[in-house]
Amino acid sequence: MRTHQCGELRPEHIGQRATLTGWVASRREHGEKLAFVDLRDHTGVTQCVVDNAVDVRPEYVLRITGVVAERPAESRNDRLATGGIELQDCVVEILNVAEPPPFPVSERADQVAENTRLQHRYIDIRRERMQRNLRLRASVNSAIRSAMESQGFVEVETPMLVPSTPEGAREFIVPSRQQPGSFYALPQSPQLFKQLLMVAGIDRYYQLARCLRDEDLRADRQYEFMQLDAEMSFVDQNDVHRAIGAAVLAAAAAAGQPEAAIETMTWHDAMNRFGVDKPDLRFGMELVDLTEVFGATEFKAFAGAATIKGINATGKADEMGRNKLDGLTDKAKKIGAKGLVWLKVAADGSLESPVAKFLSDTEQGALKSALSAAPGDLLLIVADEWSMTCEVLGTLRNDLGRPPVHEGPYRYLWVVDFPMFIGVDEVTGRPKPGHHPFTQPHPDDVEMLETDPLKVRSQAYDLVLNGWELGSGSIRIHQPELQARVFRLLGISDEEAQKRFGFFLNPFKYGAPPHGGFGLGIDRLVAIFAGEENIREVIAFPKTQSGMDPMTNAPTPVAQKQLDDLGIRVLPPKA
RNA sequence: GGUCCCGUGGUGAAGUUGGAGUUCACGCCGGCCUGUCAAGCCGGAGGUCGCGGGUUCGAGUCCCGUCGGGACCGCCA
Repeated sequence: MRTHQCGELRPEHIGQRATLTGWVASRREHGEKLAFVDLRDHTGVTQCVVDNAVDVRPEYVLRITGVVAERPAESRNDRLATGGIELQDCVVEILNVAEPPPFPVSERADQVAENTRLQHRYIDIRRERMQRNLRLRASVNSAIRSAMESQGFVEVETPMLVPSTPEGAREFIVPSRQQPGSFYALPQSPQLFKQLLMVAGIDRYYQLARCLRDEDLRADRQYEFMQLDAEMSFVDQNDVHRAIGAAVLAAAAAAGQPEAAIETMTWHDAMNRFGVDKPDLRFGMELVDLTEVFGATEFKAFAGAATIKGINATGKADEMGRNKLDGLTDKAKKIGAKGLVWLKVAADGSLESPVAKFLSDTEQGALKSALSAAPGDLLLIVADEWSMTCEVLGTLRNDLGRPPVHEGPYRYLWVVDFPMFIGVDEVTGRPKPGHHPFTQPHPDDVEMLETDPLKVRSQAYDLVLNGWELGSGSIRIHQPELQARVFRLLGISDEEAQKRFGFFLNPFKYGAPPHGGFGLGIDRLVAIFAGEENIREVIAFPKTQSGMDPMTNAPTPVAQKQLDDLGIRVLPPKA
C-alpha cells in the first residue's frame, strides 16, 4: 500500500515518486487551489501539497501519492525531521473517515485528564509520546531476552492458574467450574515453579512473566505487572548480581541510556546513611550522626536519645516558611517520631530556631561543623531509636531533595544483607520475615537463628535505580533441615508447612541444587528510561487506582448463569 | 481502612464577598483565502457547573453525602 513511511523521506529522495499512508495530523487550506496536509504515522509527519480542494479532516486515514520535492528555502521546517522536503502533485485517497477525536493527537493531550486518555487509549497511543514509550518497552524486552539467552538462560513458561498460597500479597482467585467451591490463584510471581525448575535441572531459567497482586494501586504499582523472572543453580549472590546486572545494563543500552556501573551497599549502610532501603544516590543530603555532638546536652528532647541524626537541606532556609516546617514536623510525627527540630542558618552564621536557646555554643558550633552548615541552609534533626531516626530523616530527605525521574545520572545499586526478619509480630510474638520464608540466611549468622533472630542477615538483595526498587531476589534455602528450622521459627509447624507448601517442599528431598534468583520489574525500569513518573505511561492498557479500566469498563458483573455454573453466590453489598 | 488534591460546552482553564450558564484558549460547523506548517480572517453552534440532598429570596461558589480521577499512608512475604 505504501512505498515509504511518514518520517522517512529526506532530501536524498528528491525526485522520487512516493506513496505514504497514515492519519491526517493537520490540514491547512488556502482556497481551492492549494492545501497542505500533514500526514502522520508512527515514524513521523510529512507535509503533502495538494493543488485542489480536498475535504479531509484530522485523523482521516489517507493514502497519498506524490513526488518528493525540495522545499523552497524560506518554507523549510526545522522542527520536522522531514522538514527539508514535501510531497508535491499529490493524489489523495481517503481510506477511512474519522470523527473529531475527543482530544488532540499531539503533545497537547499531555494536559488532558488521564481518565479521558484511558477511555480512548487507542487514540492516546497514536501520540508520539505513547508510541515512543511502548516501542522503548519493546526494545528493553528484546535486549533483556538476548542478554539472558546469551548467558545460558532458558525461557520456560509457568502456569497462570496456580494453587493459592495465602502468604504475602493478596491473590486474585479464579473459580473452578469442574470443582465448584475450589479455586485457582493467579500467580503473584512464578516463585515456587522457578525453584522447582532448579530442582529439575534447568540450571538457568528466565521468563518475562506477568505477575498479579490484588493490592492497592499506586504510581509504580498495577494489579498486573511484568517481571524479568530468573533463577540460577550452583551460584552465590554475586553470580546472580552479575547475570541480572548484565541484562539491566543491556536494557539501558538498548534504551539509549549512558553507560553506568552498579554499586553495592549493605542494607544497614543504606538505612544509616539514607534512611531508606532504596536510596536515591542522585543527590547528597546524607544523614549525619550527631549522637556524639549532643552526648552531654541539657536539651531535653535530645538528652538520652539512642540515635541523633541530622540532614542539611542546603539552601532551603528561605523557601521553607513556618507552614511548611510545621508540615515537616507533622510528617515526622505521623511516621512515629516524637518531634522534629529545625534550625535555619542565618546570614551571619547564627542558628535561628525555636530551640536554639537550649543548645550551648559548643553544641551549635559542632552541629554546624558536622552538617557543613552555611548561611541559607535548613538543618533538620531527629532524636529517637536508630531505626525511627533513620526512617524519619530518610523520608524528609526524599521529600526535600529528590529530583524528578528524568534527571540523571543513573545510579544503580545493589542493596545486600537485608535482615532476615523485620521486627516481631505483635500478636504471635514470632519474627516477621523480611523477604519470603525460603530465603537463605547469611552463612555467618545461621547460628543466631534461634538465639537472636533479629540480628540474622539474609542473602536477600534488592536492585535499586534512582530511588526506585526495581526488584528483589535471594539465595534460597535448598536443605530441608534448614527450611524446617526457619518454618519453626516463624511458628509454622512441620504439619502446616506440609499442608501449605508440600508440593513445593517435598521435591527438595530429591536432590535440590543450591540456587538463587531474582525478579525485576519491567514496568518500573521502562518508566525510568522513558522519564515517566508513572508506570501507566509505559503500559498500553493500564487500570486506574481503583482497579478499573475506563475503556472496557472492567470489572463488570457477570451473568447469573456463569455464577451458577461455578457454584458462586454473590452477597448483597454491605449496608 | 485513612489523609490530601481535583471534577465547569469535545479539550484545557478562569469564575472575586453567594447575585442571570458568565469568560478565555484550543477544537467543532459554515464562509473567505495560492506557501502554510498548532496557518490566517469573518461568522456560528455547543452546558445535567459529576450526582443527590441541605442552607438561602438566590448556590458553579457554603454545608453534608455520594460517585469518579489522582498523590500518598496502611497494604505490596
